Amino acid sequence: MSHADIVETLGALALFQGLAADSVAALAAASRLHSLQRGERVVHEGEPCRGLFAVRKGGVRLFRIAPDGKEQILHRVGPGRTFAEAALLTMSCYPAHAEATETPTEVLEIGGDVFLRMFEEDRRLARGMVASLSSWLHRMVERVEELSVLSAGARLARYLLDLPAAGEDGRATVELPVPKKELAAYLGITPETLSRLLRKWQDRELVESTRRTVVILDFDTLMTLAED
Amino acid sequence: MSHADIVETLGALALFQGLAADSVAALAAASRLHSLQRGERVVHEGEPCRGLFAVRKGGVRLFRIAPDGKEQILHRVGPGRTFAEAALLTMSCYPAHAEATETPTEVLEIGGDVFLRMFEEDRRLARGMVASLSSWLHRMVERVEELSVLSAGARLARYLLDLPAAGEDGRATVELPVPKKELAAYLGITPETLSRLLRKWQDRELVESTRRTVVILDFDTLMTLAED
DNA sequence: CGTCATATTGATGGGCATCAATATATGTGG
DNA sequence: CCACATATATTGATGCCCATCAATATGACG
Repeated sequence: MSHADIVETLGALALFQGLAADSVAALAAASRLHSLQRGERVVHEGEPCRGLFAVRKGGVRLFRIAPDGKEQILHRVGPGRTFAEAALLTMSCYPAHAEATETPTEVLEIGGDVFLRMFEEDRRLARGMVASLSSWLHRMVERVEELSVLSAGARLARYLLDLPAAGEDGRATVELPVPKKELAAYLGITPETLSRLLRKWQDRELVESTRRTVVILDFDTLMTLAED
Repeated sequence: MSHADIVETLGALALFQGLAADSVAALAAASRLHSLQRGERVVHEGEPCRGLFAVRKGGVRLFRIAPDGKEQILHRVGPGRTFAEAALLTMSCYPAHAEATETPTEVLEIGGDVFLRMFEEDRRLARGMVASLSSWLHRMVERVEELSVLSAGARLARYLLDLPAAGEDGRATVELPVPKKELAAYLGITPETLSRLLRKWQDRELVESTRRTVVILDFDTLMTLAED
């Protein structure tokens, strides 16, 4: 993977919009590419911050582990998105675990020292940071609401409806980006509950579910379910 | 309330640390003080952003209302803290409701136009924004974890242990900042469940609960409960 | 002192987790 | 290419946590 490739990847990130070309080049020079397999860790919670990360390919899930061992997924980060920006600037340690959800996954690690220096010097970067953090904040607010107020079924329905769908005339096919086990963790439910929900909906002819795809048959009813 | 008072209030905010005196004065000139009673709204969800807010006295709760009418409290904002910074910069509308939790509550509204202009000009403000947003993000991440992974009892125990306590030799007295009804909403449980939990713990001689205060008798057991 | 919000307590039920067993994919080496 | 091992997914039985509905008690405040 060439320097030019890295420059291109970085330049496409929302975080670095408006940055001068040589600034991006400087960041690229301070970046390292990690190739990961599903399950490999990017960072561990509590680890000292070395830099921030941008996903190039595959996906990364951010999660925490509760005292009793259960893990809660905070978010899944896809290609073209960054994470750990906030930790780098205001904390000394990463606040959550991060690991690849697919094979292969490619992650760019952007050196914290260069980034921090540039943050001081370039106003554009400050703008990008604010935009990026706001976006994260907004997503977390959504999650708080979902997890506390909505039922398991409503959360699943929302999730399915938010997924990019293919197909027409009332038969939208959505591809699950992760195995169902992991989807359940993201939704804050057990795999069993997820399975039962899909089965129940299939019996009511709202959806058709196979291993990795879900076909939405009855859009309207599903939208009702999404509202609890 | 004098201009000097407003300047002093603004200068003490984390968001404006490091700002030049005349910048703070300019912000103060663009600020208006609202005096509110418990239950009065500061902003409504979906309303166009006019400015950001700083709490001077009392408290404000930020919350959303689910399709079925239930409300989830995102956070309670106390004196010396700001809210709606993120909305102002990156969105056109407020993403949640805000209302006073106490009588009297005093809130400073800082004009969005002046703030935005200053954000462009003053690097210090960008720094403050990033710090502030990071702090919000971190709190929301904590909430996601708590709401999804922890039981009602664990959430309550955590909350009590995090509260500033007075008193010695194994008898820590904590003052509830809000009525129990509201505390329950914040914890994502019903008032009935809250009441039952406290009663059960009182029977086990872990705490003593009165209207607005809780005395923690058995610190260790409570910490165990806080871990589910 | 009466009125209203807040708080407690009880009875009941449902949603979802847990435990356990089986089925179906996925991948590996012979 | 198939048999085996492992991870993922389904399905059932059971139970608990917590919400809901309902009634009463208690405090706050004019």
